Amino acid sequence: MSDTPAQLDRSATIEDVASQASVSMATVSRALRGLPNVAPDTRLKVLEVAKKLNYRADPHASRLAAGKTFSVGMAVPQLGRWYFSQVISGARDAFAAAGYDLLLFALGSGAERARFIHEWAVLEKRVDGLLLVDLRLDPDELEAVRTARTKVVSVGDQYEGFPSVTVDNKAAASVAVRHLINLGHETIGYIGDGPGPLPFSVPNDRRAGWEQALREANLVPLADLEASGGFTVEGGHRAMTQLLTARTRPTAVFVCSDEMAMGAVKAVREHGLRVPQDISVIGFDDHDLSEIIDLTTIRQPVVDSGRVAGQLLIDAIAGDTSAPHHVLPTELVLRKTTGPYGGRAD
Amino acid sequence: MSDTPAQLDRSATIEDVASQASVSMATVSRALRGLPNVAPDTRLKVLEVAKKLNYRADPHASRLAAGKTFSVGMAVPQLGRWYFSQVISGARDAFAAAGYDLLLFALGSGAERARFIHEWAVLEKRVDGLLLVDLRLDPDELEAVRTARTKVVSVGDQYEGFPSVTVDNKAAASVAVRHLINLGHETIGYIGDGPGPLPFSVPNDRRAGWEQALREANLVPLADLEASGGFTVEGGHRAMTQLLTARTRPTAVFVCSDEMAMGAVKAVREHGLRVPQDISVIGFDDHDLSEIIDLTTIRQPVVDSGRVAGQLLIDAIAGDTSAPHHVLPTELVLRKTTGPYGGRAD
DNA sequence: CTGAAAGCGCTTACAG
DNA sequence: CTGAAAGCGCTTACAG
Repeated sequence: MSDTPAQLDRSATIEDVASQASVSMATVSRALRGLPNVAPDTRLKVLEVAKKLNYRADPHASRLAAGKTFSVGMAVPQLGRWYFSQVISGARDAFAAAGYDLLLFALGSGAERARFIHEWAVLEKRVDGLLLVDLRLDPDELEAVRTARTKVVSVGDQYEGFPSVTVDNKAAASVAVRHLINLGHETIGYIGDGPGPLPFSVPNDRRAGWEQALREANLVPLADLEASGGFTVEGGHRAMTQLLTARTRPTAVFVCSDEMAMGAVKAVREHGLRVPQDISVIGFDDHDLSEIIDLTTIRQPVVDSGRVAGQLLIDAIAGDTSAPHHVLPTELVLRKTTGPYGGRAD
Repeated sequence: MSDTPAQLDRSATIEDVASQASVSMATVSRALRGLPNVAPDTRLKVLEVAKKLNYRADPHASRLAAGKTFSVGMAVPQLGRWYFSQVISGARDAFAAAGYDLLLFALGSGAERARFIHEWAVLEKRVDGLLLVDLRLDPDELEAVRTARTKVVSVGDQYEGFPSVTVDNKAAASVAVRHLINLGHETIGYIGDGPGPLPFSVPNDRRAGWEQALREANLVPLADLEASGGFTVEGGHRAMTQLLTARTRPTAVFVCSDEMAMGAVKAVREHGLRVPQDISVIGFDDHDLSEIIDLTTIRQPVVDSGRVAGQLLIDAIAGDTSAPHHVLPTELVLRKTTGPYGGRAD
């Protein structure tokens, strides 16, 4: 009982297993990883000893020797926002099922984003694949990503060269706006995000869908009818307040996310107006709480996006070189924040 | 142009830097990590070459040689739920500021939880520290964790032996219930979670606070007044429906989370009753959307819990051996889902 | 089917 | 202040 306790605590190495099983380390390695060319008896013996010693290969040593990390990275613009937490949740399911660990990156600030791109070289050593969520890539970055050894899958944006998972934002937005048009609305606002420096497709495409639906109905997408909400509850509140005090006040508004839509509904009510009798509001997402608030919205399968993208990444790592673009379905969910133009309470 | 292109793509090793800077690999290693005993000129030269070659030490090789991973792990019961996503967000901030990468684990199912505990030995090789969120540890597990080499910090539960971040759930719940008592309510329900097999303190403590506040006011915590909502929106809805149809119907309910409270409010309304005129509801958390819904609640600093816990873990890894128990403040936030007993609309 | 040896890319005493 | 050498714990050709 001199210095053995420390010994007990120390986890077993492949050498320990090899010596106890009376085989070479090479054989242990092969046996444990299910490689061929190991006699059944030998394999059994190794497995038994490994189990007894609770042996697990040191992941860092494995990576160094073999090049595989059995980890994947995932980068989101921000944690703690509903959409991203759902995508992460779905992706995690796929990774866990495949036995991959998840390294999570949040690229909130420009500095963090720059560092992430800059550290790509280290990243490649840490992960076998990378899931990029709403990370707008400029042409140079795109080229770098395309030629990287690490497999990449994108959620939210579609790029040539690697797989992606998106929804048809333009079409879905058109559906939302046509719903409002069918209710008799002619002055229909839009709350999204200001145009960014990079072609982030999500708000741009939804705005395009809004504009197209209006034009097809011979309505005019006036500048006064647009506001930016930054995809937050407070931003939606602010944006709606702005629309309510503009020269041309809308009778209905299409909002790019449910969280912004909830802020918008509150702004309408604070203004002494009723939803939907005075102003209709339709969101986008189908947030967990949208049903509670009776928010009409465009549902998109957020958790599934993550799950599908995660699986695509696992497939790519496994050697699948196809680069499919999955476009998931959306659906208009009618609830109680939209109603006929000039409609009264039912 | 025969086989050089591949060469270009390959990232630089410490050997490349050493040879270009005309020093040994040992010197490069020391210079880059800011260790003493490097001549200023030498350091400068190494830094320059490293920058030119965009060199980063291979993390796996470093770990293997030095034992540090510069990664931390974080385990939550579930992703995609508001509370956990906020805690993760806060912790991530602390980790990122300290330069640590984050390995994320979700322990949804019992099988995943068991595997997580069982794989502790591998985990210890992958991370320098572990943040455990609402992971109920039984005595054996606790002992294993305490003696582990890896540093551990707990959020939500307090254990002897390592740091933790919690709120005073019992006291906070009492505040909530006394608020209802002060409004004149005498039949006050409780929506929480059924007692689990392990002493998960959060719902137990809140229930204790409910019971204590009632007893202090000479009210009786009838079994009929309790229901389990599983911390989900739908669960809250179901639990409230149960309370509404029980023999003793409460005039006010204390709910253990805002998400459950939102489900509860909806259930009340679907029952043809008004909130708060017929039934008062108070939640717990101060969810992002609670203000939108005008939900009265107990605010707890969720993001801060994560941030503080993350920093405690960083400190512990850095060698801080104190094991402080941080108890963060809570606050009653009065909004519009609670009102006087028998009160009319204002 | 199995083993001895080299090597993955670093860091750490140890000498100087 | 600097370098040569050993070693971290695996995996991978290569022989046999």
